[in-house]
Amino acid sequence: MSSFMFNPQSNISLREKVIHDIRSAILRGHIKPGERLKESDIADQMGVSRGPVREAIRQLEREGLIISPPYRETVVVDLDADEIREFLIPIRYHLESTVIKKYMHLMDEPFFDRLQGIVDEMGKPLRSPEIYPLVELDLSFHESIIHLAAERTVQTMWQSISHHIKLHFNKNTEDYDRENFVQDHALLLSTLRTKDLGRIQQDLLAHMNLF
Amino acid sequence: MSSFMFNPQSNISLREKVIHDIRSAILRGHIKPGERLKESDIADQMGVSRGPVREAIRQLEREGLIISPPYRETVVVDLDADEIREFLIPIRYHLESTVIKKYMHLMDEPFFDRLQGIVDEMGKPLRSPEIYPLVELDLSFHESIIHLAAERTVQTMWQSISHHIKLHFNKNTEDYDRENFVQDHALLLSTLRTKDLGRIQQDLLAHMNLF
DNA sequence: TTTTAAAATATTGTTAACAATATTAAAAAA
DNA sequence: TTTTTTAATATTGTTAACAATATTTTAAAA
Repeated sequence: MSSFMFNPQSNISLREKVIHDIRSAILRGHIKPGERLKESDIADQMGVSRGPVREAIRQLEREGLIISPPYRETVVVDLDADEIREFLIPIRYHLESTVIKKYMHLMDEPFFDRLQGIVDEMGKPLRSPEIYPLVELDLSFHESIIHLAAERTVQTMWQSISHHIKLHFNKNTEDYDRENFVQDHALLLSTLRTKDLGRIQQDLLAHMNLF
Repeated sequence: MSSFMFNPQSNISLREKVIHDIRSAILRGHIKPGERLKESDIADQMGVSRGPVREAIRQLEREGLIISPPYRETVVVDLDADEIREFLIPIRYHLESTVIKKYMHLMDEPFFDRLQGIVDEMGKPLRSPEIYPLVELDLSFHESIIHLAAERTVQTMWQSISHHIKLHFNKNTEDYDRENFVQDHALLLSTLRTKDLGRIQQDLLAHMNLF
């Protein structure tokens, strides 16, 4: 008998699906920055009660994706592009770079294969008018690296950052290099394979337009 | 008539008070890492229903202070001290340092007076056996600096980080330099007054044991 | 005695009704 | 007409009952 095992089905609660769907709608731009989120409408559309929706709102609020003052309407945040470039991208670089440095030894062939798989995927939807799937693939590439770290703090940090980055790129499409994004990641992958920290950091800085 | 105006009373909802009280209990160590949070008990003790408590839990979950899997018990996180030192403190330095660099020009006398006020406060409870009030003062000193930045992203980031740092110091008291913490901040303040970025960064690195 | 299965209990998830606050519309006053 | 006040409406906040899941206890089987 093979040693294959199924992963246990994680017990997903309603609120988690609600969180996912609202966040996805925000990141896809279906609900635009500044637009309102009425919890009764969301609940009705989803066919659930307001309870889980409210819990989802609380989590997304803390995530920084929505603003929800007491007794006031809930709106999607309008992130300033400069904030992201000045503060968030550098922190993102710092986090990813630190993970790479510490967990370089965990980068084995299966790991590189996974990254290669994502790069392969990147080629497919290239002619899509939507930028959303590209950004998702992009961030999943980098998330694979982040996942080398077992530290809970790192993952919590990454989640906060990555959602904001996604929102940013999906809004500020001019910041996003659609043309070269496949070969950019292919290049990054090949540099990762060298395990030359200096070169990796250099490529990563360039990749994030930090020079 | 004087131009004095009262600040509007912010409309605090029940859940916000609940969030504050639970978080405070965690940071003070009244509820220890690994300990369970039973929402019905909390609700009963606070004399409210479970609704606001659940919303508070969702927000604290996203904050990384508690872990709450579906249908499973909610527990306080047990942060690994090394994670904080390796990942969080450097990010904290990066954030504060960037804010100082960008908003140095906003540091005026009233600002320095405010910091001096906090340093003065620090002298008072020095003989208290609890470390909690010291950590609060410490972080409020640095928060004053962070508040120079208007960027929402910066504040969101800071909140995530600062709560974790507080939890860390309140737990790992050996990491906390009780003896020199007044003069450490007094020194930092005097260096800030020079507005010499290089020196400030140097002092800040030392202050955070990053050398 | 140990292991397994079933029942009982405890806890979290969800819902729908009710309460409090804010917003809008209408009426009154200037 | 414009401003202010008041009433009506809409929306968020809170609650308590009910449903679903997990844990513990008990009983049965090995």
